[in-house]
Amino acid sequence: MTRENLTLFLQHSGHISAQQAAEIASGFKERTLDRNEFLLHAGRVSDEYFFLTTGFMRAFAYDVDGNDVTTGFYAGGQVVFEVASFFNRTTSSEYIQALTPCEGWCLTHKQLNELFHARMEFREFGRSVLVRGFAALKGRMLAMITESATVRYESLLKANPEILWHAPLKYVASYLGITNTSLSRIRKGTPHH
Amino acid sequence: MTRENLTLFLQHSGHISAQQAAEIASGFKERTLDRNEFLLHAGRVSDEYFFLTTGFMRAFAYDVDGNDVTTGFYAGGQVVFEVASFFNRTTSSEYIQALTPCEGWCLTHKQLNELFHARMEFREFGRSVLVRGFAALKGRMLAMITESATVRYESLLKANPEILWHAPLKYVASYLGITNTSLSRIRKGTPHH
DNA sequence: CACATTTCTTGCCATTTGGCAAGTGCTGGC
DNA sequence: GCCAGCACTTGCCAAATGGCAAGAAATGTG
Repeated sequence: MTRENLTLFLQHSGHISAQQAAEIASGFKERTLDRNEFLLHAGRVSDEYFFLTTGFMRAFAYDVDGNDVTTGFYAGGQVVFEVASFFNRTTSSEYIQALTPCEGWCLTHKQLNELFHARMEFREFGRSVLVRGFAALKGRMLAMITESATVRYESLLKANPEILWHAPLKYVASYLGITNTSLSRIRKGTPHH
Repeated sequence: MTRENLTLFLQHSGHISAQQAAEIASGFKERTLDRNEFLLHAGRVSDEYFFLTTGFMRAFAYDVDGNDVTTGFYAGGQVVFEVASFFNRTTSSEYIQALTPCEGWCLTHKQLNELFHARMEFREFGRSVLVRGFAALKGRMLAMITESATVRYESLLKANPEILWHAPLKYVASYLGITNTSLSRIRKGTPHH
Protein backbone atom coordinates (compact mmCIF):
# COMPACT_ATOMS: atom_id res chain seq x y z
CA MET A 1 0.00 0.00 0.00
CA THR A 2 1.31 3.40 -0.91
CA ARG A 3 1.54 6.28 1.49
CA GLU A 4 -1.18 7.99 -0.52
CA ASN A 5 -3.50 5.15 0.34
CA LEU A 6 -2.57 5.46 4.01
CA THR A 7 -3.56 9.11 3.75
CA LEU A 8 -6.94 8.19 2.34
CA PHE A 9 -7.37 5.55 5.01
CA LEU A 10 -6.79 8.14 7.74
CA GLN A 11 -9.20 10.57 6.10
CA HIS A 12 -12.00 8.07 5.94
CA SER A 13 -11.50 6.33 9.25
CA GLY A 14 -11.38 9.42 11.35
CA HIS A 15 -12.87 12.64 9.97
CA ILE A 16 -9.39 13.92 9.26
CA SER A 17 -8.91 16.56 6.55
CA ALA A 18 -6.83 15.69 3.48
CA GLN A 19 -4.15 18.17 4.48
CA GLN A 20 -3.85 16.86 8.04
CA ALA A 21 -4.03 13.26 6.90
CA ALA A 22 -1.09 13.72 4.53
CA GLU A 23 1.00 15.33 7.25
CA ILE A 24 0.15 12.61 9.76
CA ALA A 25 0.83 9.86 7.23
CA SER A 26 4.31 11.21 6.60
CA GLY A 27 5.43 10.05 10.05
CA PHE A 28 4.52 6.39 9.61
CA LYS A 29 7.08 3.74 8.91
CA GLU A 30 6.27 0.93 6.55
CA ARG A 31 6.37 -2.58 7.93
CA THR A 32 5.79 -6.01 6.50
CA LEU A 33 5.54 -9.36 8.26
CA ASP A 34 6.03 -12.83 6.90
CA ARG A 35 3.51 -15.51 7.61
CA ASN A 36 3.87 -16.60 11.26
CA GLU A 37 6.12 -13.67 12.13
CA PHE A 38 5.39 -11.94 15.43
CA LEU A 39 4.46 -8.28 15.76
CA LEU A 40 4.64 -8.65 19.54
CA HIS A 41 6.05 -11.23 21.94
CA ALA A 42 4.71 -11.83 25.44
CA GLY A 43 7.16 -10.41 27.95
CA ARG A 44 8.05 -7.44 25.75
CA VAL A 45 6.55 -3.96 25.75
CA SER A 46 4.35 -3.24 22.75
CA ASP A 47 5.81 -0.23 20.94
CA GLU A 48 4.14 -0.49 17.58
CA TYR A 49 0.78 1.03 16.81
CA PHE A 50 0.26 -0.93 13.63
CA PHE A 51 -2.16 0.02 10.85
CA LEU A 52 -2.68 -3.26 9.06
CA THR A 53 -3.44 -2.63 5.41
CA THR A 54 -3.32 -6.10 3.90
CA GLY A 55 -3.11 -9.49 5.56
CA PHE A 56 -4.56 -11.21 8.57
CA MET A 57 -3.36 -11.42 12.17
CA ARG A 58 -4.27 -12.88 15.52
CA ALA A 59 -3.49 -12.18 19.16
CA PHE A 60 -3.18 -15.00 21.66
CA ALA A 61 -2.09 -15.87 25.17
CA TYR A 62 -1.29 -19.05 27.04
CA ASP A 63 -3.52 -20.07 29.92
CA VAL A 64 -2.22 -21.66 33.15
CA ASP A 65 -2.24 -25.13 31.57
CA GLY A 66 -0.18 -23.94 28.63
CA ASN A 67 -3.04 -23.92 26.13
CA ASP A 68 -2.90 -21.41 23.34
CA VAL A 69 -5.99 -19.13 23.53
CA THR A 70 -6.79 -16.78 20.66
CA THR A 71 -7.92 -13.41 22.02
CA GLY A 72 -8.47 -11.55 18.76
CA PHE A 73 -8.37 -11.58 14.98
CA TYR A 74 -7.43 -8.60 12.82
CA ALA A 75 -8.07 -7.96 9.14
CA GLY A 76 -6.85 -5.19 6.86
CA GLY A 77 -8.15 -1.76 7.85
CA GLN A 78 -7.74 -2.36 11.55
CA VAL A 79 -5.24 -1.02 14.04
CA VAL A 80 -3.32 -3.81 15.73
CA PHE A 81 -1.56 -3.40 19.09
CA GLU A 82 -1.85 -4.55 22.68
CA VAL A 83 -3.69 -1.72 24.41
CA ALA A 84 -2.51 -2.14 28.00
CA SER A 85 1.11 -2.87 27.12
CA PHE A 86 1.35 -0.06 24.61
CA PHE A 87 -0.23 2.69 26.69
CA ASN A 88 0.96 1.66 30.13
CA ARG A 89 4.40 0.59 28.90
CA THR A 90 4.12 -2.71 30.70
CA THR A 91 5.16 -6.13 29.47
CA SER A 92 2.58 -7.85 27.35
CA SER A 93 1.00 -11.14 28.31
CA GLU A 94 -0.13 -11.63 24.73
CA TYR A 95 1.52 -12.45 21.45
CA ILE A 96 0.47 -10.93 18.15
CA GLN A 97 1.25 -12.93 15.06
CA ALA A 98 0.73 -12.71 11.30
CA LEU A 99 -1.44 -15.52 9.94
CA THR A 100 -0.73 -14.46 6.36
CA PRO A 101 1.97 -12.19 4.96
CA CYS A 102 1.08 -8.69 6.16
CA GLU A 103 1.71 -5.11 5.16
CA GLY A 104 1.01 -1.97 7.08
CA TRP A 105 2.30 1.18 8.67
CA CYS A 106 3.42 1.78 12.18
CA LEU A 107 4.08 4.43 14.77
CA THR A 108 6.10 4.17 17.96
CA HIS A 109 4.61 5.12 21.31
CA LYS A 110 6.66 8.31 21.27
CA GLN A 111 5.48 9.31 17.80
CA LEU A 112 1.89 8.54 18.67
CA ASN A 113 2.00 10.68 21.79
CA GLU A 114 3.53 13.56 19.91
CA LEU A 115 0.83 13.34 17.27
CA PHE A 116 -1.88 13.09 19.92
CA HIS A 117 -0.47 16.18 21.55
CA ALA A 118 -0.18 18.19 18.36
CA ARG A 119 -3.30 17.15 16.45
CA MET A 120 -6.75 17.10 17.87
CA GLU A 121 -8.23 15.17 14.94
CA PHE A 122 -5.73 12.40 15.36
CA ARG A 123 -6.48 12.31 19.06
CA GLU A 124 -10.13 11.76 18.24
CA PHE A 125 -9.16 9.04 15.83
CA GLY A 126 -7.08 7.34 18.53
CA ARG A 127 -9.94 7.54 20.96
CA SER A 128 -12.34 6.06 18.48
CA VAL A 129 -9.98 3.13 17.94
CA LEU A 130 -10.06 2.42 21.67
CA VAL A 131 -13.81 2.88 21.96
CA ARG A 132 -14.50 0.65 18.99
CA GLY A 133 -12.30 -2.11 20.39
CA PHE A 134 -13.90 -1.81 23.79
CA ALA A 135 -17.43 -2.00 22.40
CA ALA A 136 -16.57 -5.02 20.26
CA LEU A 137 -15.17 -6.85 23.25
CA LYS A 138 -18.26 -6.04 25.32
CA GLY A 139 -20.39 -7.52 22.59
CA ARG A 140 -18.30 -10.69 22.52
CA MET A 141 -18.56 -10.95 26.29
CA LEU A 142 -22.33 -10.61 26.24
CA ALA A 143 -22.58 -13.27 23.52
CA MET A 144 -20.32 -15.51 25.57
CA ILE A 145 -22.70 -15.23 28.52
CA THR A 146 -26.02 -15.40 26.73
CA GLU A 147 -25.55 -17.50 23.60
CA SER A 148 -24.75 -21.14 22.95
CA ALA A 149 -21.53 -22.13 21.22
CA THR A 150 -23.51 -22.99 18.09
CA VAL A 151 -25.08 -19.55 17.90
CA ARG A 152 -21.74 -17.84 18.57
CA TYR A 153 -20.20 -19.78 15.73
CA GLU A 154 -23.01 -18.98 13.34
CA SER A 155 -22.83 -15.29 14.22
CA LEU A 156 -19.09 -15.27 13.58
CA LEU A 157 -19.62 -17.01 10.28
CA LYS A 158 -22.14 -14.38 9.25
CA ALA A 159 -20.36 -11.31 10.61
CA ASN A 160 -16.71 -12.22 9.99
CA PRO A 161 -16.47 -14.99 7.42
CA GLU A 162 -12.93 -13.85 6.52
CA ILE A 163 -11.76 -15.27 9.83
CA LEU A 164 -12.72 -18.72 8.61
CA TRP A 165 -10.79 -18.14 5.41
CA HIS A 166 -7.53 -17.38 7.11
CA ALA A 167 -7.36 -19.01 10.50
CA PRO A 168 -7.07 -22.72 11.32
CA LEU A 169 -10.15 -23.98 13.11
CA LYS A 170 -8.33 -24.61 16.36
CA TYR A 171 -7.67 -20.87 16.63
CA VAL A 172 -11.29 -20.09 15.87
CA ALA A 173 -12.36 -22.57 18.54
CA SER A 174 -10.46 -20.94 21.40
CA TYR A 175 -11.60 -17.52 20.20
CA LEU A 176 -15.18 -18.74 20.51
CA GLY A 177 -14.43 -20.20 23.93
CA ILE A 178 -14.85 -23.86 22.97
CA THR A 179 -12.58 -26.82 22.19
CA ASN A 180 -11.62 -27.76 18.66
CA THR A 181 -13.52 -31.02 19.15
CA SER A 182 -16.73 -29.14 19.88
CA LEU A 183 -16.22 -26.76 16.98
CA SER A 184 -15.80 -29.69 14.66
CA ARG A 185 -19.11 -31.15 15.83
CA ILE A 186 -20.88 -27.81 15.58
CA ARG A 187 -19.67 -27.39 12.01
CA LYS A 188 -20.90 -30.84 11.13
CA GLY A 189 -24.34 -29.64 12.13
CA THR A 190 -25.95 -32.83 13.37
CA PRO A 191 -26.61 -33.08 17.11
CA HIS A 192 -23.79 -34.84 18.90
CA HIS A 193 -24.70 -37.99 20.92
CA MET B 1 -17.63 13.87 49.59
CA THR B 2 -16.32 17.37 49.51
CA ARG B 3 -14.87 19.00 46.44
CA GLU B 4 -11.49 19.00 48.20
CA ASN B 5 -11.63 15.21 48.30
CA LEU B 6 -12.50 15.12 44.62
CA THR B 7 -9.37 17.18 44.02
CA LEU B 8 -7.26 14.68 45.94
CA PHE B 9 -8.89 11.84 44.07
CA LEU B 10 -7.89 13.40 40.74
CA GLN B 11 -4.36 14.00 41.94
CA HIS B 12 -3.82 10.45 42.99
CA SER B 13 -5.63 8.67 40.19
CA GLY B 14 -3.93 10.46 37.36
CA HIS B 15 -0.61 12.19 37.99
CA ILE B 16 -2.37 15.53 38.04
CA SER B 17 -0.78 18.42 39.94
CA ALA B 18 -2.62 19.90 42.93
CA GLN B 19 -3.17 23.16 41.09
CA GLN B 20 -4.57 21.52 37.96
CA ALA B 21 -6.64 19.10 39.99
CA ALA B 22 -8.33 21.91 41.87
CA GLU B 23 -9.16 23.72 38.65
CA ILE B 24 -10.48 20.59 37.01
CA ALA B 25 -12.54 19.66 40.08
CA SER B 26 -14.26 23.04 40.00
CA GLY B 27 -16.20 22.02 36.88
CA PHE B 28 -17.83 18.92 38.30
CA LYS B 29 -21.42 18.82 39.40
CA GLU B 30 -22.36 16.87 42.48
CA ARG B 31 -24.83 14.04 42.03
CA THR B 32 -26.46 11.55 44.34
CA LEU B 33 -28.60 8.52 43.50
CA ASP B 34 -31.09 6.68 45.66
CA ARG B 35 -30.91 2.94 45.87
CA ASN B 36 -32.24 1.44 42.60
CA GLU B 37 -32.16 4.79 40.82
CA PHE B 38 -30.80 4.73 37.26
CA LEU B 39 -27.77 6.69 36.12
CA LEU B 40 -28.50 5.58 32.55
CA HIS B 41 -31.47 4.00 30.77
CA ALA B 42 -31.16 1.82 27.69
CA GLY B 43 -32.35 3.78 24.68
CA ARG B 44 -30.91 7.06 25.96
CA VAL B 45 -27.54 8.62 25.21
CA SER B 46 -25.11 8.51 28.12
CA ASP B 47 -24.14 12.09 28.96
CA GLU B 48 -22.69 11.67 32.42
CA TYR B 49 -19.09 10.81 33.09
CA PHE B 50 -19.66 9.87 36.71
CA PHE B 51 -16.95 9.71 39.37
CA LEU B 52 -18.48 7.45 41.96
CA THR B 53 -17.18 8.38 45.40
CA THR B 54 -19.35 6.32 47.72
CA GLY B 55 -21.85 3.56 46.98
CA PHE B 56 -22.12 0.63 44.63
CA MET B 57 -23.51 0.32 41.12
CA ARG B 58 -24.06 -2.17 38.35
CA ALA B 59 -24.54 -2.09 34.59
CA PHE B 60 -26.81 -4.57 32.87
CA ALA B 61 -28.54 -5.39 29.62
CA TYR B 62 -31.36 -7.67 28.55
CA ASP B 63 -30.59 -10.56 26.25
CA VAL B 64 -32.89 -11.70 23.42
CA ASP B 65 -34.96 -13.83 25.81
CA GLY B 66 -35.49 -10.90 28.16
CA ASN B 67 -33.07 -12.08 30.82
CA ASP B 68 -31.29 -9.45 32.85
CA VAL B 69 -27.50 -9.84 32.39
CA THR B 70 -25.12 -7.92 34.64
CA THR B 71 -22.22 -6.55 32.58
CA GLY B 72 -20.31 -4.71 35.28
CA PHE B 73 -20.06 -3.71 38.92
CA TYR B 74 -18.65 -0.41 40.15
CA ALA B 75 -17.40 0.58 43.61
CA GLY B 76 -16.33 3.95 44.98
CA GLY B 77 -13.24 5.34 43.29
CA GLN B 78 -14.28 4.24 39.82
CA VAL B 79 -15.58 6.18 36.85
CA VAL B 80 -18.99 4.96 35.75
CA PHE B 81 -20.38 5.53 32.26
CA GLU B 82 -21.23 3.60 29.11
CA VAL B 83 -18.18 4.04 26.91
CA ALA B 84 -19.68 3.58 23.45
CA SER B 85 -22.82 5.59 24.13
CA PHE B 86 -20.95 8.41 25.82
CA PHE B 87 -18.19 8.87 23.26
CA ASN B 88 -20.09 8.02 20.09
CA ARG B 89 -23.27 9.75 21.23
CA THR B 90 -25.34 6.72 20.37
CA THR B 91 -28.23 5.23 22.32
CA SER B 92 -27.16 2.86 25.04
CA SER B 93 -28.16 -0.77 25.10
CA GLU B 94 -27.27 -0.95 28.77
CA TYR B 95 -28.74 0.34 31.97
CA ILE B 96 -26.66 1.61 34.86
CA GLN B 97 -28.26 1.45 38.28
CA ALA B 98 -27.37 2.24 41.89
CA LEU B 99 -27.39 -0.84 44.11
CA THR B 100 -26.91 1.29 47.22
CA PRO B 101 -27.38 5.02 47.75
CA CYS B 102 -24.56 6.66 45.78
CA GLU B 103 -22.65 9.92 45.79
CA GLY B 104 -20.28 11.25 43.21
CA TRP B 105 -19.40 13.96 40.76
CA CYS B 106 -20.19 14.23 37.10
CA LEU B 107 -19.23 15.89 33.88
CA THR B 108 -21.23 16.19 30.68
CA HIS B 109 -19.81 15.07 27.35
CA LYS B 110 -19.32 18.73 26.40
CA GLN B 111 -17.46 19.56 29.60
CA LEU B 112 -15.29 16.50 29.30
CA ASN B 113 -14.30 17.32 25.73
CA GLU B 114 -13.44 20.89 26.68
CA LEU B 115 -11.27 19.65 29.53
CA PHE B 116 -9.62 17.07 27.29
CA HIS B 117 -8.87 19.79 24.81
CA ALA B 118 -7.50 22.24 27.34
CA ARG B 119 -5.61 19.99 29.73
CA MET B 120 -3.16 17.35 28.70
CA GLU B 121 -2.99 15.75 32.16
CA PHE B 122 -6.71 15.24 32.19
CA ARG B 123 -6.55 13.74 28.73
CA GLU B 124 -4.03 11.22 30.01
CA PHE B 125 -6.30 10.51 32.93
CA GLY B 126 -9.23 9.90 30.57
CA ARG B 127 -7.16 7.60 28.44
CA SER B 128 -6.05 5.63 31.45
CA VAL B 129 -9.67 5.15 32.50
CA LEU B 130 -10.41 3.65 29.09
CA VAL B 131 -7.29 1.51 29.05
CA ARG B 132 -7.92 0.19 32.54
CA GLY B 133 -11.50 -0.74 31.68
CA PHE B 134 -10.40 -2.42 28.48
CA ALA B 135 -7.71 -4.47 30.21
CA ALA B 136 -10.10 -5.55 32.96
CA LEU B 137 -12.61 -6.75 30.41
CA LYS B 138 -9.94 -8.66 28.50
CA GLY B 139 -9.01 -10.41 31.72
CA ARG B 140 -12.63 -11.34 32.37
CA MET B 141 -12.95 -12.68 28.85
CA LEU B 142 -9.85 -14.82 29.17
CA ALA B 143 -11.09 -16.20 32.48
CA MET B 144 -14.44 -16.92 30.87
CA ILE B 145 -12.73 -18.99 28.19
CA THR B 146 -10.12 -20.76 30.27
CA GLU B 147 -11.53 -21.18 33.78
CA SER B 148 -14.40 -23.14 35.28
CA ALA B 149 -17.34 -21.37 36.88
CA THR B 150 -16.08 -22.45 40.30
CA VAL B 151 -12.66 -20.90 39.75
CA ARG B 152 -14.16 -17.71 38.35
CA TYR B 153 -16.35 -17.40 41.43
CA GLU B 154 -13.46 -18.00 43.80
CA SER B 155 -11.31 -15.44 42.01
CA LEU B 156 -14.09 -12.89 42.24
CA LEU B 157 -14.50 -13.63 45.91
CA LYS B 158 -10.81 -13.06 46.49
CA ALA B 159 -10.31 -10.05 44.21
CA ASN B 160 -13.62 -8.21 44.67
CA PRO B 161 -15.35 -9.42 47.82
CA GLU B 162 -17.22 -6.11 48.07
CA ILE B 163 -19.34 -7.22 45.12
CA LEU B 164 -20.68 -10.04 47.25
CA TRP B 165 -21.48 -7.59 50.05
CA HIS B 166 -23.65 -5.39 47.91
CA ALA B 167 -25.15 -7.31 45.05
CA PRO B 168 -27.84 -10.02 45.15
CA LEU B 169 -26.44 -13.35 44.04
CA LYS B 170 -28.53 -13.48 40.90
CA TYR B 171 -26.68 -10.42 39.62
CA VAL B 172 -23.34 -11.97 40.50
CA ALA B 173 -24.37 -15.14 38.68
CA SER B 174 -25.06 -13.47 35.34
CA TYR B 175 -21.88 -11.41 35.72
CA LEU B 176 -19.96 -14.68 36.07
CA GLY B 177 -21.80 -16.14 33.10
CA ILE B 178 -23.72 -18.81 34.99
CA THR B 179 -27.26 -19.31 36.28
CA ASN B 180 -28.25 -18.45 39.82
CA THR B 181 -28.95 -22.14 40.38
CA SER B 182 -25.37 -23.04 39.51
CA LEU B 183 -23.94 -20.24 41.63
CA SER B 184 -25.94 -21.48 44.58
CA ARG B 185 -24.45 -24.95 44.15
CA ILE B 186 -20.94 -23.61 43.70
CA ARG B 187 -21.26 -21.63 46.91
CA LYS B 188 -22.45 -24.67 48.75
CA GLY B 189 -19.16 -26.29 47.78
CA THR B 190 -20.08 -29.95 47.53
CA PRO B 191 -20.15 -31.47 44.06
CA HIS B 192 -23.61 -31.38 42.54
CA HIS B 193 -25.12 -34.71 41.51
C1' DC C 1 -46.12 -7.12 63.29
C1' DA C 2 -48.00 -9.57 59.36
C1' DC C 3 -48.26 -10.06 54.68
C1' DA C 4 -46.64 -10.09 49.90
C1' DT C 5 -42.78 -10.38 47.15
C1' DT C 6 -38.36 -11.51 45.95
C1' DT C 7 -34.27 -14.17 46.49
C1' DC C 8 -32.01 -18.28 47.38
C1' DT C 9 -31.60 -23.28 47.80
C1' DT C 10 -32.24 -27.98 46.42
C1' DG C 11 -33.75 -32.38 44.13
C1' DC C 12 -34.53 -34.37 39.83
C1' DC C 13 -33.20 -34.87 35.30
C1' DA C 14 -31.81 -32.85 30.53
C1' DT C 15 -28.50 -30.62 27.69
C1' DT C 16 -24.20 -28.84 26.49
C1' DT C 17 -19.60 -29.21 26.27
C1' DG C 18 -15.25 -31.54 27.15
C1' DG C 19 -11.46 -35.36 27.23
C1' DC C 20 -9.28 -38.93 25.13
C1' DA C 21 -7.74 -41.67 21.52
C1' DA C 22 -7.91 -43.52 17.00
C1' DG C 23 -8.18 -42.59 12.42
C1' DT C 24 -8.14 -39.68 8.25
C1' DG C 25 -6.52 -36.17 5.51
C1' DC C 26 -3.82 -32.22 4.37
C1' DT C 27 0.53 -29.69 3.95
C1' DG C 28 5.10 -28.30 3.80
C1' DG C 29 10.03 -29.33 3.54
C1' DC C 30 13.67 -31.84 1.70
C1' DG D 1 7.32 -37.32 -4.59
C1' DC D 2 7.66 -39.01 0.01
C1' DC D 3 7.57 -38.62 4.61
C1' DA D 4 6.69 -36.25 9.05
C1' DG D 5 3.89 -33.54 11.38
C1' DC D 6 -0.18 -30.95 11.99
C1' DA D 7 -5.03 -30.27 11.63
C1' DC D 8 -9.33 -32.07 11.70
C1' DT D 9 -12.99 -35.53 12.57
C1' DT D 10 -15.44 -38.95 15.15
C1' DG D 11 -16.93 -42.46 18.66
C1' DC D 12 -17.23 -43.29 23.32
C1' DC D 13 -18.12 -41.67 27.69
C1' DA D 14 -17.52 -38.11 31.63
C1' DA D 15 -18.05 -33.67 33.63
C1' DA D 16 -20.04 -29.20 33.91
C1' DT D 17 -23.86 -26.53 33.71
C1' DG D 18 -28.76 -25.61 32.97
C1' DG D 19 -34.14 -25.94 33.50
C1' DC D 20 -37.88 -26.53 36.28
C1' DA D 21 -40.48 -26.50 40.30
C1' DA D 22 -41.13 -26.63 45.22
C1' DG D 23 -39.92 -24.98 49.37
C1' DA D 24 -37.20 -22.09 52.66
C1' DA D 25 -35.35 -17.81 53.81
C1' DA D 26 -34.87 -13.04 53.50
C1' DT D 27 -36.62 -8.57 52.54
C1' DG D 28 -39.60 -4.72 51.83
C1' DT D 29 -44.12 -2.42 52.92
C1' DG D 30 -48.07 -0.93 55.03
